[in-house]
Amino acid sequence: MTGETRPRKRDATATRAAILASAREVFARSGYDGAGLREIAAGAGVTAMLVRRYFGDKERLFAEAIAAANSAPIIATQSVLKGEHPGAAIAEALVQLTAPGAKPLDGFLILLNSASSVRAAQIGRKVIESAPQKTVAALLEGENVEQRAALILSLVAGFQMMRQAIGLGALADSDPRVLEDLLTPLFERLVKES
Amino acid sequence: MTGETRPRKRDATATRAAILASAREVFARSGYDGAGLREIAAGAGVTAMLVRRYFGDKERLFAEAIAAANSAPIIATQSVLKGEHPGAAIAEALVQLTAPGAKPLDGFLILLNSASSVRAAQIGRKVIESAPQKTVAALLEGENVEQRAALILSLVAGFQMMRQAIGLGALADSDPRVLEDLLTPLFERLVKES
DNA sequence: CAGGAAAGTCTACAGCCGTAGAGTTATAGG
DNA sequence: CCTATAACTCTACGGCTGTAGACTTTCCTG
Repeated sequence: MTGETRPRKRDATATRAAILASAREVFARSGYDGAGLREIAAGAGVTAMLVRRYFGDKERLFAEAIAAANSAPIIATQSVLKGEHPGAAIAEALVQLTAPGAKPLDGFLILLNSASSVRAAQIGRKVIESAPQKTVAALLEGENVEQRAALILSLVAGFQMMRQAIGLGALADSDPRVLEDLLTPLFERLVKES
Repeated sequence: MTGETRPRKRDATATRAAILASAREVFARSGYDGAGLREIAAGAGVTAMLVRRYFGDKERLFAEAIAAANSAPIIATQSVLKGEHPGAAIAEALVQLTAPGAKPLDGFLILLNSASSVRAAQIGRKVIESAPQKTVAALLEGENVEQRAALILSLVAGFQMMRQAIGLGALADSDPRVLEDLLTPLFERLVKES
């Protein structure tokens, strides 16, 4: 699904990147347990054994996929939090990125869909504590920055799950403006020191 | 794990209830795909074939388990929302029910851990829209009640995922009072008309 | 242009899954 | 006490999973 149809010349780094991209997509859609190595491989136009060859085992691949998936959104979060009205900016970005037809925000979606797998949850906890939470917390001021950062991520993840994974009608079919207006004061409250 | 060790007399309704209880537990822990019929059966001191005999197929069992799991928390939610300070009451209940050692709130946990399974997500959406969201929405006043109800559920689910399923340190190891104080204004804002 | 290393594939193996129907055992009613 | 019926189990199938090592093809270098 990554678009490559021609056989692609033998290029280790490009193949590796293609596998990683496919892994992010499949893990985001099906979760850790639901994703099959053969399916990921097919998405990159490759066999499952090559995946093993590049990433060792499934856990290793998952850890890399989740790390890669989280790097991009974090950069966005960073710039958003530095603005004038961070709460509104987060709300707008979140509503826009989780729009029904939009390409899933794989960063959290991977974690979210993999929470039921014990191994995946452990890996996910380490990744999320070392990257997104830390980054958000660094931009907050006042007391309980870690807890507030964790709650921001909780709201983002919960909203994303209900809107994208579950597809709750009240969130998926509503006017985005309404959702933004409801979310803004919540984020605002968490960003500003309590 | 439901405690029954003796063979239990042949009692169809009791056996059915035992299977359902085991199903809630296993689905909550492992999600739809991760849960095995044999594991659920073993938890009820029974074979997998009997599960099939009582509930038809896995989808049917899942639908019943999720419906049963949601009925209890909804009743609690109802009484909580009728009180004087509903936001604080929800926050307190949520923090208490998701405490690290506590028995999981299987209602949302089942959905949450099963979101990656397409079939489970569809079943889950129907169940959640027909029961919890509807119930919460019915207790709200003002505009956008459906959206606000959905956001309440999103925050509850996200918090639960980050605290119980992922085990984020900032939420799992913090003073419950701090978490309650941070969550209260968020719920308060969603409960009262915007 | 040849050779060797790197890139990629083939076949296979246990182990689990949901499903299926035939077979067995305990319980209740006459 | 005996029997009919409901409750329950046994064995098995096909399909999927992650993993494994041996094999083949392509490309770069000398």
